[in-house]
Amino acid sequence: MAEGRLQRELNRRNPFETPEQEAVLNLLRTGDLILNRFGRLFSEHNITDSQYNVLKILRDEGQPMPSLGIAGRMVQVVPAITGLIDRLEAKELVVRRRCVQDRRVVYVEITPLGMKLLAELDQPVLALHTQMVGKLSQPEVKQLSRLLEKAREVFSQ
Amino acid sequence: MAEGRLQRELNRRNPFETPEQEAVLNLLRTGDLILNRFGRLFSEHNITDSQYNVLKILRDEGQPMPSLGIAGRMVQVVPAITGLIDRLEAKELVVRRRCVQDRRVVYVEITPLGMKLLAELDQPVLALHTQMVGKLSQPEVKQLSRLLEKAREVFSQ
DNA sequence: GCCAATTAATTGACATGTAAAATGACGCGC
DNA sequence: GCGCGTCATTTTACATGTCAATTAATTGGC
Repeated sequence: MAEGRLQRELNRRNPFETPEQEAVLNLLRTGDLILNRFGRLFSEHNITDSQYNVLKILRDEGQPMPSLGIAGRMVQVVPAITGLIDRLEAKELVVRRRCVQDRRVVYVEITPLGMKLLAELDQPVLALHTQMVGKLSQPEVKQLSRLLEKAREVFSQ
Repeated sequence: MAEGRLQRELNRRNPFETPEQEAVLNLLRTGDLILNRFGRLFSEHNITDSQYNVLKILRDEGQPMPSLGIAGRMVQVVPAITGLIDRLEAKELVVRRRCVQDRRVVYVEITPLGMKLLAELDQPVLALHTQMVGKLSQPEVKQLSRLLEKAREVFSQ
């Protein structure tokens, strides 16, 4: 039996039991490598992936957002948002403001400094996205998206 | 312009800038959802993904392994291994043994209890792998692996 | 209007992941 | 046979992610 690449990469002794397993592990492994790369890029600017995501969401929204609104657009769970915003606030990339109508709500707003940081990152981030799938042709990139979206349908049932 | 699925899922206001970006975000998002599912399965057995991976590696190897050997087969960085093994040892799923020839080396060995836990998980894990790509046909599953492996070539240069 | 259920956010307890530095052992070269 | 660089592992310091429980504020039903 021919040895797959992932098998070799991880020095696995035994071949994968099924093509499904191989695909899933390939997916996780690739995602991990990509996240790692982005992590390195962001750390050069003293932020993390999650922090970048929060800033990006705020810029996309174009106006202050409540914490839960931000959490809703991220993959993660609510409690993590608090500390994330704490650290962004400490770096003066966002500010918190209590809502007057509903004092339970905290609005988070991106600062000019935050916008400046995002602007600096726009080009490198886009370039990295492109590089990460640079070995694939345009049709292959679209095919990859298609397959991933189709696979993800199991989660929406 | 037609709205993509990922865009809708995350309530994004703006479409993706490029197909490359869309593919990368699709990849990360899908990986995250899958990891989440596995996390839930493992937590029912009181272990985590990483802990499961360590046990799996030890069983694959078939004999005690040094810590660095384990770290080498995982995606992660060395320092994390220590705590991971600490917790597995506390649950009596592995034992540590100092090498007599080279006292710098710590061998980690899976216990019968660890093997038993793995055996219990084999079927559910395989089933979950299959389920995660259950929306894809067999050829699509293989195509997905192929695309991911090809994309990952940028990392080996 | 008043109390219970709900909602927004935060906190606390853990498990991980990353980087950088420290510890303890080995082993080669002179 | 000693010292210095290297190696395996651990420690420390931080940022995250998960869950469960708490606080504060609102709202709906009666």
